[in-house]
Amino acid sequence: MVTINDIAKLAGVAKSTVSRYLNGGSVSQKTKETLDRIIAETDYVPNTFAQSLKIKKSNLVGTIIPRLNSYATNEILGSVDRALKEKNYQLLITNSDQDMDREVENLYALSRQKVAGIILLATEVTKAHREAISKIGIPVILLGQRSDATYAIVHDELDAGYHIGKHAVELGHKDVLYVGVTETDEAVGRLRKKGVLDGLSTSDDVHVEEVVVDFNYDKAFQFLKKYLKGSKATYIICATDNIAIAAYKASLSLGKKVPEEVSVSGFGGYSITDLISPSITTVKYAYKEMGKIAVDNLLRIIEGEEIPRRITLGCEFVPKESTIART
Amino acid sequence: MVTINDIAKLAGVAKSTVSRYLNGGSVSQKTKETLDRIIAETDYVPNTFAQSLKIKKSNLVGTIIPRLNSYATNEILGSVDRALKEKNYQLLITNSDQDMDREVENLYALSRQKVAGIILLATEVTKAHREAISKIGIPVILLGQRSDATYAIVHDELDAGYHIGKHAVELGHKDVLYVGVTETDEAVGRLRKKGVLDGLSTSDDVHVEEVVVDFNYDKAFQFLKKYLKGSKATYIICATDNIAIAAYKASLSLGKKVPEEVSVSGFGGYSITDLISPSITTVKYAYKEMGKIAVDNLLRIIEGEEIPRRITLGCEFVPKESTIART
DNA sequence: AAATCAATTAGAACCGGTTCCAATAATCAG
DNA sequence: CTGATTATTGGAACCGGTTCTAATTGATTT
Repeated sequence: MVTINDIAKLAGVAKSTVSRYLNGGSVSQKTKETLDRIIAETDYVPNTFAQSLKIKKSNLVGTIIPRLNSYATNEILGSVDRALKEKNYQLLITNSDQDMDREVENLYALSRQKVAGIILLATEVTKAHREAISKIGIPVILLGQRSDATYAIVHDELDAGYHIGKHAVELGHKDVLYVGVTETDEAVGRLRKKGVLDGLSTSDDVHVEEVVVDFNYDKAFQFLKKYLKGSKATYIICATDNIAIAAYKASLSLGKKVPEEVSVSGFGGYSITDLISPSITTVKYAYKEMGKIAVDNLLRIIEGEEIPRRITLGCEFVPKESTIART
Repeated sequence: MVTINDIAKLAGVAKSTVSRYLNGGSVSQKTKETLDRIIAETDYVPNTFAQSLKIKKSNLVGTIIPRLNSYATNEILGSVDRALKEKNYQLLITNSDQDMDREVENLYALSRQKVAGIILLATEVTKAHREAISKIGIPVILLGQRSDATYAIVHDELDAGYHIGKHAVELGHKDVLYVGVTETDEAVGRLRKKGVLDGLSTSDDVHVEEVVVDFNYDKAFQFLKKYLKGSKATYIICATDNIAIAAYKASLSLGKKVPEEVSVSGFGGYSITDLISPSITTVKYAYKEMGKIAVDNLLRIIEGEEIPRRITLGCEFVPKESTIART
C-alpha cells in the first residue's frame, strides 16, 4: 500500500506539501506537475482511516431503516444512495427490524463509526431516541415522522388521508371500515387516520368502524380473514398498500368481490398496486424526492448551513380500479 | 469524546495497559477492576479509525448489489445483515445500478474503505472484475454466479430449470415460449435456460420459441405486449418472477386468460407470486440461506480458514394456479 | 543591490489507538 | 533471605494522514 510518505519521498518534498496539494492548498506549478505524475503512476489513494482520525469525521452517511423488504424503504434508500454517490459519500445501512430499541442502538453504533450524518426512518420517536440524538452530536434527519428532537421531512398525511376519505364519500359509501395501525406511529397511525376521518366527515351519514392491524402482510391478512366475516362495510380504507392487498385477498377468500361488493384502497403508491387486478386505489407519496431532499439537507447541515426544521412533501391521489361507487 | 488517554490518566496507568485490558492481554486483577469501573463511568468506546489505522482492517463488510428494489436482493441483504450483526460487523451497501463498470468501481471503492470482505452480487464476471478482485487483495464471495476468480455460492439453476421444463411437459403443452435474459448472465441467462430446455426435451414433440427480454419489469412488459400477439404458445416459461408477472399482465391486456388459455411460470419465489391471482408457479430459491452462508464463509476466510470454492444451493419447485394442463 | 512582501515549503505536533521491548513488581525455589 | 522466574506495566515507536508555525525562496519595489 503506497502512503503519503512514499509519495513525498518520490517527489522529493515534505508530506505536508503532498497533503496540501491533495487538499487544494498553495503549491507551485512545478511541484504540482511532479505530484500529478507520481500520484498517477502509483495510483495512490489516501487512507480514509488516517484522514478520518484527524478530521474526526468520515465520508459515511448512516441510515436506520425498519426493514429492507419494503417498497417505501427501497425507494427512499435508492434515491439516498444515488444522491450520496454524487457527493462522494458512502451509504451505511443499518436495519432495525422494526424494533425501537434497535433503532436507538443503531444511533449509537453509527456514531461510533463517526458517520457524518444519519438518516432515520423511525416509526416512533421515544425519549430514548431523543436522548441518543442529542448525545451523539451528529446531525440526524428524521424521515416520515415529525419530532422536535431534530430535523424532519414528512409526507402530508392529513392531506393524503383527506383525499381518500373524501373519495369514499363521493362514491356514496355509507359503511366504511378503516383498517389502521397503532397510534404510537404518529404519522401513519394518528395523522393519516385523522385525515381520513376528516375526509369522511364531509358527509354526515357515514358510519365508520375502526380496527388496528400489524404492518406485516401476513398478520394483517390473518386478522382480516376473520374480521371481515362480520363486517358489512362497502369500502375498506387501509392505512398502507400492503394492508390493502391483505384486505383484498381476505375479501376474496370470503367470496366478496373487489370492487363489485367492496371497495378497497391503500396508501403509499407501491408498484404492486398496479400489478394486481383490480389495481388498487392509493395515494402516491414522493419517496424518491424525500430521499434526495434528505441527502441535500443533511449535507447542508454538515456544512454548517441552516435548513428548515420541518419539510412537508405533497402527495398524489391515484384512483384506480379497486374503488367504485356504492351499488 | 473520551479517549484511551483519558482513561489511562483517570486510572493512573499507561495507555498501553488500557489497550491490553481492552484486548484481553495480561492485566492484574486490581487494575482490571479499576478499568472496569472507569470505562463504565465514562462510557468510553475506542475510536474505530484509530484502531483500523493500525490494524489496517475495519469491521465493515461491503456488498455490491445490482439494485435495491429487488426481492432477491432484499432477502439476501436482510439475512446478510442479520448474520453480520451477530458477529459485530457492519454492513456497507453499494449499489451498482446494474452497471458492470460500477460494480468494478465499487470493488475499488470498498477496498479503499478497507472493508474486511466483500459480498458481490454480479450478473457477469468480466476480466475487469477478475482484475479488481485480485488487485484489491480482499476476500470476495460471489453470489449467484460462478467464476474461478473467487469463491462462489450459487443456486442450482440447471435443476430449477429442469423442474419447470418437465412441469410444462407433464401438463401436456406442445407450444412453449421461453422468455429469457441475455446469455452474458451465465446463471440466469445460460444455465437456467439450459435446465429448462433439458426438462422440455423429456418429450420429443415440444416446440420451443425463445426470446430475450430485459430484467426490468416495464421493459419486459412493453416488449411482451407486442410479441405475444403473434405467439401461439400455451405455456410461457419466464426466466424470473418479475418477467412472469409482465407476461401475465401482457397476456391479460391481449385478452388471453391466464391460466385458461395460457400458462405462465417464473423463477425466484418472490412473495408477489402469491399476492396476485392467479398465483404464479415458480421455483423458490434459498435466498436467506445464501446470505447466511455467505457471511459465515466470508468471516471464515477472513480468519484465514479454508472454505470450498463453490457451494451450490438447492431449490424448491412450487406449482401454483398459473399453470394448468393444456386443454 | 538592498529591503520588503508574498508565495511556497519543511518540520513538528497531533489524531487515538496497538504493539514491542525493557523495566519493575510479585512469586517461588533453594 | 537471595537469586531466578514470571506476571504486569510503562514508554516509545508506529499507523498515515492534517495542520500550524517558522523558514526559505522568489518576486517586487525603490
